[in-house]
Amino acid sequence: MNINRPYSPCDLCGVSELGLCQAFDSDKTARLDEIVRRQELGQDQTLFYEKDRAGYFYAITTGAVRLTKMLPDGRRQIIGFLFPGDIAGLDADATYNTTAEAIAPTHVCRFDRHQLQETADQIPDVQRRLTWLASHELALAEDLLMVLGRMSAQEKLAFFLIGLYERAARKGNAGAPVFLPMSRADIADYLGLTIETVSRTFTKLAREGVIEVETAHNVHLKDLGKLKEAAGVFTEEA
Amino acid sequence: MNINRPYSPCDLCGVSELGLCQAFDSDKTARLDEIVRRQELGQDQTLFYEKDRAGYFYAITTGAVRLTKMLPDGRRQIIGFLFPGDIAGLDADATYNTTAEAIAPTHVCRFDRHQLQETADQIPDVQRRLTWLASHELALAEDLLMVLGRMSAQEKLAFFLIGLYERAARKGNAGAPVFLPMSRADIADYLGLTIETVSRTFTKLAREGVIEVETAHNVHLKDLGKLKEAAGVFTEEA
DNA sequence: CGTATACTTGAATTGAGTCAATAAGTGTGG
DNA sequence: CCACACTTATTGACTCAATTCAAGTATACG
Repeated sequence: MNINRPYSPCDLCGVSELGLCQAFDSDKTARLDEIVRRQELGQDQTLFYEKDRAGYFYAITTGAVRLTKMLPDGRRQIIGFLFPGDIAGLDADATYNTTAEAIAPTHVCRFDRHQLQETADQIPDVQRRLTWLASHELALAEDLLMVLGRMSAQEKLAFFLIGLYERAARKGNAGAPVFLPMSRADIADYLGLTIETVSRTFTKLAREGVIEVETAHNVHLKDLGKLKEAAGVFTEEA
Repeated sequence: MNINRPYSPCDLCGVSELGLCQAFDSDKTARLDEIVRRQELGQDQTLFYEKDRAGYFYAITTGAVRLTKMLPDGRRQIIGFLFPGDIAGLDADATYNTTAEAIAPTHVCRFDRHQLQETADQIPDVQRRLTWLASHELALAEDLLMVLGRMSAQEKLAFFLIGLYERAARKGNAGAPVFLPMSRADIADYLGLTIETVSRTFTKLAREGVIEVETAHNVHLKDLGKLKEAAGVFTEEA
């Protein structure tokens, strides 16, 4: 066990049953302690850049991260938002395929890819878990492809809100207002829209009584049925 | 070794250096022979349906496959096209996340997921390869997200043609016309457009001298530079 | 408390979609 | 081998959802 470890050990980590660490039962956790390094990020700090040499995986423990891609002329697409338990860097081969930035104060666990690979070669569960995580991310990306390619602005926003809601519900905050840590610009770049269209669509859904925009970052889903209908009954997400 | 094996053994397979089998050096190939089953598909035959229980991975050896998702009202999004060496089913957890259909006469190698998992538990290279394949698919899906979310019709089609061209070039058919085995409807559903817009955009690119549409399924890329420019110099694809 | 930033709203524009007609392939049977 | 039917692709005219441009208004933070 590493006594220079700056935070709490892995077996006390609040997200250990998620993410990468799910693969370790408690007697294997020591192994993890040896290779993990904690890191803290302020809002808008960058974890890594697209095309940088990919040296690490990062497990988010608190906060939120956005994964983005950019075109040379500045157009941006957000690939996904990561929350505690999620892993950044699963799409990387030699280099990262996206840029990862904190959208709130964030803590991450950093794993050296080579060290993790050595561990994975010895513990099949770990490699298996990596495959599962990548598969899962792939399924989510495919769901978003359908949204971007074939849905209207209203359907896109409904999909987005339901996704955040279901994630919150899985963590036990079912009735509460949905908290949106990201800006309208982030939502727009995630859904392939402009900030103006996002804003108008929020207003439209509110006028129809489907949602209530308490503040720009807190939205009540008043009529989940109608919202799911608006999303084309496309209810899978995670 | 299974003497009832209907086709050539794995070590004679033309795509063994790709796909799943790359993980097996020749003395391990026998292991593969034991669990693989070959399957043949006619045009438009379905390999599996979205939401079916996911029992198998499929490695494409000849032909081409499209992966699709559908909304209840019939809107369709094509997630990707698979060619020899590619694997279908990497995005599946309990159930498949897409439907897989042959767009040409196609041969596949079928792997039972449980059997393959047992093999992978014993041979770390195999599990490692599965992770790599899923990561790679994820990176491709993310590239397509940028295309669907932020590119114009012309940029989308340029991206598509460059992708097919580079794939063909990697197989050694560099100068030849790009062969498009899929219909205009498939291209439209891949790029989030309508067939009319796809058709008009082909015509426009041809008028500008960037491409030459020999037949609907054979296109010469006359000016690869201009085409890449039209695609926003977004040149990665595989 | 003031000022920069983020968000909303309105009016005009436009790129892609829809609807509709024509043309070009593809295959089948006489 | 050709004529017919059917499917697939192209082209044209019009429409519309979302963008762009342009103010305004709210929010947050130093």
